[in-house]
Amino acid sequence: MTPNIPKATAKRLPIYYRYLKILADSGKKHVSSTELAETVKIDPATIRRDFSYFGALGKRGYGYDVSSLLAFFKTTLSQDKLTNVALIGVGNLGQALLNYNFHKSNNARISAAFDIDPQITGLIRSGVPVYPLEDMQEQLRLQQIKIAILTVPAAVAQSVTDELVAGGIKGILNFTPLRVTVPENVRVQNVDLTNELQTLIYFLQHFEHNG
Amino acid sequence: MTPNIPKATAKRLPIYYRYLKILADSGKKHVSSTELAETVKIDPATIRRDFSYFGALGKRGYGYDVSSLLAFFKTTLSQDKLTNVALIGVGNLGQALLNYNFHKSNNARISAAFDIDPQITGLIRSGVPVYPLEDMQEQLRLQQIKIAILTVPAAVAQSVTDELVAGGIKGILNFTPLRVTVPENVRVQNVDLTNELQTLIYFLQHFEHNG
DNA sequence: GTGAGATTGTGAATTAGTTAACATCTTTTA
DNA sequence: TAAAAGATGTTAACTAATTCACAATCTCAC
Repeated sequence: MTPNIPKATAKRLPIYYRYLKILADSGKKHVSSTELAETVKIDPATIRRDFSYFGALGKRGYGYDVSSLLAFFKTTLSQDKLTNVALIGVGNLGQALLNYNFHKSNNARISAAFDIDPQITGLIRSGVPVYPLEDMQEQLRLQQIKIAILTVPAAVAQSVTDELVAGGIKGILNFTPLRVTVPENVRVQNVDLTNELQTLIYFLQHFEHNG
Repeated sequence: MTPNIPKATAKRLPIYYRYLKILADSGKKHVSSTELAETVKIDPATIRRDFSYFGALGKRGYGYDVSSLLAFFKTTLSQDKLTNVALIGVGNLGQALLNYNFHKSNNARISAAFDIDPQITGLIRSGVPVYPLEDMQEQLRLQQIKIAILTVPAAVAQSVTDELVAGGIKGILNFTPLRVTVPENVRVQNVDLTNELQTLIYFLQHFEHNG
């Protein structure tokens, strides 16, 4: 297993991966940190340092070989195998994520969805079966799903989270505005659209020039 | 105007604001940093430091007065006035954001949407008029909109961004996977769902215990 | 081959962010 | 009124992240 990478670096890996795919598609053979820096908007020294955590991936005077770097990140980001993910709460946002189809640009897919609304449970939405919430723990275990996308109303966020944990979930992509409580070995990644918008507004008001 | 706040602090302000609203609604009169820390999952010392950038907002031995702190953040986050926002690209995700209705928990609303598809331009979707993309610059100026949510296909992300900038946009909430190029005085906040998911998968694989 | 030019990988310096620790002030209770 | 308890604001210590700057190494044109 890879050595302990700084968190900040880990968050940038998917960006590198995506851009390497684009470069590979465009037929580029090699790329320098400076060149990559311009497209991903990250300082070249930071890119070199990030890459160097994984060993010497480049060649002096030449740069990084696109296809081998791509292959490296593919395995590092587990993109060489399919990851199944559950979606909890098929409302506005949930439905949009079902359509969004991560699978296109990402080797992950929503393979099961859950909701309380009996109008939609039992149906297939955007190619994904929708189960009733009561069956959640059972299905999660059965399908061995370890990651859940949480798009339920805030009021039930914590109780559903508790069930997810009981069902063996290890990672939660939390779209609710609440900071849910989980055991230490479960990771929560918060995606809060209202927050992002407010932060943007704040920066515009208070950091007039760049930031 | 407020002094220069660390970026990390600025990103936490919306979280504080949201939780203060919840506390106020539940009738709480005052709150200590320790108590708040538990609900928002941020170290109490960090909370005190964050608040202290804005001056002495609390009282020793008592904590922070919920309603006055709430009022303070309300103005600081420009939540005391309505902010109009444009949505560019009424696809899956765009439509979901229209329904999402920021307005409920946030004094911002999407007041105009834009798309190329003649099937939907001219219509009102989820209460918001959809204009053809050709009219974008004109409408942005007319309605004095400074913030845009970008939910267009990646292929046109940069060209649409250039138009947004030409139309006077100062902040972009970018849902496309591309890192768009903008002038220095324009701020881009990237929200990349695929990234978030990949990062989560990476952390689960490589940081078995918490992180 | 050889030398000019390119570009990495990384110590060292710097900057940013977090946390500990505590003097200081406020509240409360008796 | 005095003393105990509570909780801030902030200095100082620490940890994390970024960036500089350059020796080491490679490429490629001739």
